[in-house]
Amino acid sequence: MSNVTIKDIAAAAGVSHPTVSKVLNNASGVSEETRERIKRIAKQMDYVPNYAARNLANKRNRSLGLIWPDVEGLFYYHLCDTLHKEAAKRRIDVFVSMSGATHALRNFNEHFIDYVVCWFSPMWMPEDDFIREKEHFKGQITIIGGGRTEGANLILIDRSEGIFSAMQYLSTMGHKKIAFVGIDPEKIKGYMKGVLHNGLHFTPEYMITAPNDFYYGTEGKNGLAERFTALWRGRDRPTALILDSQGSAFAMINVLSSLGIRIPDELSIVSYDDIPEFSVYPVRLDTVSPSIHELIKLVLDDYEVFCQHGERRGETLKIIVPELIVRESVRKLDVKE
Amino acid sequence: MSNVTIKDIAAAAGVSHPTVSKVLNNASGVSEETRERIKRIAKQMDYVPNYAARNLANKRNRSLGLIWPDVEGLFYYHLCDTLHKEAAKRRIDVFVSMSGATHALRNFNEHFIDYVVCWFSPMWMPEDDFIREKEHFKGQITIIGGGRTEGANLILIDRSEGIFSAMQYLSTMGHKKIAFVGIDPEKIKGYMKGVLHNGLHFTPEYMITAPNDFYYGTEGKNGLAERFTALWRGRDRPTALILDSQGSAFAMINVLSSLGIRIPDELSIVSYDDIPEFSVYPVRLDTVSPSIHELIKLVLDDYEVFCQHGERRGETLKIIVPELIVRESVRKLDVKE
DNA sequence: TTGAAAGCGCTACCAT
DNA sequence: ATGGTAGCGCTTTCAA
Repeated sequence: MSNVTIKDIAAAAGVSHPTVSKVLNNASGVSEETRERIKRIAKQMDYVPNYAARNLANKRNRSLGLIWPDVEGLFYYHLCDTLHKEAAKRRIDVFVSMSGATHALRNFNEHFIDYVVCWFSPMWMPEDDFIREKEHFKGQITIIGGGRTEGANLILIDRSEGIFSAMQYLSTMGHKKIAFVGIDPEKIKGYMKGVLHNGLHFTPEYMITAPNDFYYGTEGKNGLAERFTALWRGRDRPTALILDSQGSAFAMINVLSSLGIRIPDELSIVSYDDIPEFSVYPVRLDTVSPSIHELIKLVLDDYEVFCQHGERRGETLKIIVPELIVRESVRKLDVKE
Repeated sequence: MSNVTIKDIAAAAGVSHPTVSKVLNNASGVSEETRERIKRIAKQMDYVPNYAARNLANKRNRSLGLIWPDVEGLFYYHLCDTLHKEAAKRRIDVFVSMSGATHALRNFNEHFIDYVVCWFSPMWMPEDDFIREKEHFKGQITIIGGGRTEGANLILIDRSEGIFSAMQYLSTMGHKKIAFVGIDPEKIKGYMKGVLHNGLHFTPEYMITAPNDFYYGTEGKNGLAERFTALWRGRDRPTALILDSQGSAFAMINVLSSLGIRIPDELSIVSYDDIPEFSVYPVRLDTVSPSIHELIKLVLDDYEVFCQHGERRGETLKIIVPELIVRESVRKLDVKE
């Protein structure tokens, strides 16, 4: 059966329902003895709190909503998965919505979720409806990834610096001819900085800026294959490759395998965004990536802060620098090479 | 600003709040004139209903929860994505939980989600806690995939028949030596039925029953590679391959590419579970798969039925037979081959 | 057609 | 330490 209320418990325990409420909320003002008794009875009766009532009476309920970004990819999947697991440890409920930012926020709003996390790129501009929805939302919003809107807390990612550190690493390993596959302007910036800073060889062909859809789109994919093949067959064959995302990584690995290129013997690779798949499939890829655990810890810690202080702050929680993870897709070049 | 209540609207319209309530719920008993006026004012004041209050007073809220299955894989991702999009068209809110069935159900319960969809294999047994949670849940539960529990509606999938139809197709295309990679007993049954029914060649080596973790687990993956390589180098080289899941497909495509096997020239392939990735990566795979759109439509239609009738029914909504999708990974064999 | 009143389950405030 | 009471915003019933 359901529908056990605090009044039922109160009756069973021979106390009043406010007393039960206090016990269930760990509030002070109840003797240790009755406290224990009430707790026992509540458990016995399999009491489940009614969030609607609790909410009507203005209480938080330790819940967090995640707005799934409008990007395909395993990185978010793992982010999401980790968030669920870590949040569970802290007894925070989490819900995911893939309905688009505005719609998702509205849903969360209606269902009493009190903290919302989303992932937006720096290019993101909130639509008017989103702003309107945000006015109604009484909880906290935290944006990861560079997007911003008034009142939201921010977790920024220095992608440029991340790619730059990958370039430094490759340079340290003796690579002078490094190509880049991707489209993110920040990452391109990090790549160029690496080229300049280390005085590396560079030709325009080294920057393969494939269109955004080359992960699934066949045309883009072919364009990628053709461009890379031309580069590989040309005089300026690179010894290393930076892949700016999981999408480019999957696409390129196919291209490389169809060309029969061995990694890292013939070509070294560093990819952006670390996902478990990269550590087994098909070579153990070196990556540079924001740490999912760090990201999640930041969010969850901020959730607690929010629960303590309650009001919106609109501050930058941290600027995360993607970390290099060395595995076995980069080879050290001999001096003479 | 927030916090516009029906009382505010009532005041502004010079009526009582129950009248406003009726209008907002499209209930009868209000003159057309005041109805229009109230609607206008509500919109003007940017009224947002308070679900907590509405819920306390026992009302549904057109929301649906999806329990993410305890399986990695893109198929569920696309299922989930499609569900969001289709549900949005019908103005149903959807939330996803990846916290495990019991925990997820509890969360949905607390947040007044009134219909829950989950995906469980026939082997699934509800834990006691799940049953307990189910008692509390006043909405409808629908299980896809073969799992069952009292009161839940069921959408079954005849995987065996699906694989069998793949076998029929391959047989029609002239294949007599067909191997199988996977572990699902139902699918193995479909495979064996196909072998027997068509009098195909068979040796135990044709059934590569790799352990469940061979998608990500390195050991399993190697085992798979070794077993398949042995088969390929042996006297009984198959001309076609059935892959029983996305996991085996990804793993095998790697193995095949490292062996330099061309598809479909040297080997034809049919895989189970259709996902967009299969249509481009790296060859356009033929698949046999339950239709995501059919699945979603069944669920959403049943949601409406539930909203009409309200009580739990515990019936089987449909037995879905996976459909064959022909692309270009199967070659027609000459008679002499 | 309309509105007054009760009540959903809970928390907060203020007496006791 | 305890409990009576009010009230959160809404729907529902019933009387006017």
